[in-house]
Amino acid sequence: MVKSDSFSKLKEQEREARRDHIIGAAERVFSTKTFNAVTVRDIAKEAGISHALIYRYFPDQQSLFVEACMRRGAKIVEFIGKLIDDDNNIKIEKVTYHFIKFLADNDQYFRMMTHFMLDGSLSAKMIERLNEGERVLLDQFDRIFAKMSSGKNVRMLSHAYFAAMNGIVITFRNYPGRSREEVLNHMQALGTIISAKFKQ
Amino acid sequence: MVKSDSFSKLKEQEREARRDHIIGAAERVFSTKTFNAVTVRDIAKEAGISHALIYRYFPDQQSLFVEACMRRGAKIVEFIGKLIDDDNNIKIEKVTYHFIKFLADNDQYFRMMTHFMLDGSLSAKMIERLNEGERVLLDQFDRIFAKMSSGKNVRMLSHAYFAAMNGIVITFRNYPGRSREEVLNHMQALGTIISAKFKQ
DNA sequence: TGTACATCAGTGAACGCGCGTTCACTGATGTAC
DNA sequence: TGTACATCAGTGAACGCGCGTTCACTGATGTAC
Repeated sequence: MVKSDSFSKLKEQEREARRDHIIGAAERVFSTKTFNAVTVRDIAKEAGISHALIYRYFPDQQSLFVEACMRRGAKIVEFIGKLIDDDNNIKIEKVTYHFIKFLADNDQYFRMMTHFMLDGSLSAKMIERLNEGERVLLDQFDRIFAKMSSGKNVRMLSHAYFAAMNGIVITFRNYPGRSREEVLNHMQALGTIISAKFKQ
Repeated sequence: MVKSDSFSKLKEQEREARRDHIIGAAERVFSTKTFNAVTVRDIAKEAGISHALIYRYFPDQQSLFVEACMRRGAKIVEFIGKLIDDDNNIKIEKVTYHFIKFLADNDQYFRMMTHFMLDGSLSAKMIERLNEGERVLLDQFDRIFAKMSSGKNVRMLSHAYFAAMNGIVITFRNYPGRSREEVLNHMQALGTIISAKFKQ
């Protein structure tokens, strides 16, 4: 009984590891292609498996895509969380700088997120999952604004700030005729303007 | 000679009118479906023509899509331009309110624009066309910031403001569990916060 | 230890579909003489 | 006015492709006796 339990638990872990492996492959593929250009076959190839196998781990394509998006999202929350943990007197400019840098460096996550934000065909369950992810990120921003503005509606400030950051990266990531570095600099300059305004 | 000239000009006009008719149909279809779900056949059906005919007026699907996007873009520029013309002492809150309202009411334009912003597969010529459209919109915002902030880098303010507005609409248009009206109210509340910050 | 059976990860081939695009054709209208 | 021809908007059918997903199957491993 005990033996068979731990055995089946081990098997469950192995299955989970394989699932993770597929999600990792998906993340890598998304970093090289537009969201709509990514196919189940691409991901299977990257993972080194038959594309049929993916359907033994995920009910359909959409579930896998959302999963991959969530995993990147968890990373950004962790990253911002640590940033605030490490510096008790952190300035909003610093958070802005790192947030924009993270989004620019993880362009695939950003594109996935935006795609889901715009896509009306997402199942209610998936939308709820993504929104839960958004909420924990907003919680991190709340920590900053709670320190800065006393008593004000902190959550609304987080919403406005988050929206502004998203807008900067979306609007200017395809600035034509500029190098990757120039684009990033421009985004950072806009980030500085916005954070200065959020400071007063 | 003169006769044949005016005749061929007339024919050219007719052709242009038919082209317009197709673009109009495209706009209508985009207002009912996600960008990626729109097909050439959908648009042809809406326009009441065979889908093969579309290729007599546009070299390919992408050109038609960009054209439809541009046309909506021109409308928003005209709208904002008039707003500023009509009120010599216009406040940024008022512009913000109408801009957000316009974007929310013309959701299809917004989704198209965002799609193109994120899409890497667009031809250089098309990117340039879209960017020219963006520039004339930014020119309108410049008019406001030129009055408000003396001597500052007006264009950068327009960029930051434009990005923030885009971000608000993108980030919260799919707020789950909220009605269309509630979503719009939330966007307007965030718009108010942002414009207040741009005022000082 | 050996044997018959169950389980399940994994696969290649195929299905069915809808897409963008092209093609061969029609039919109306204008032109030349 | 009549006739032969050119032009061109418009069409239905078809092509070719790649996609998500399913299916029948294999082969390795574990289990029962």
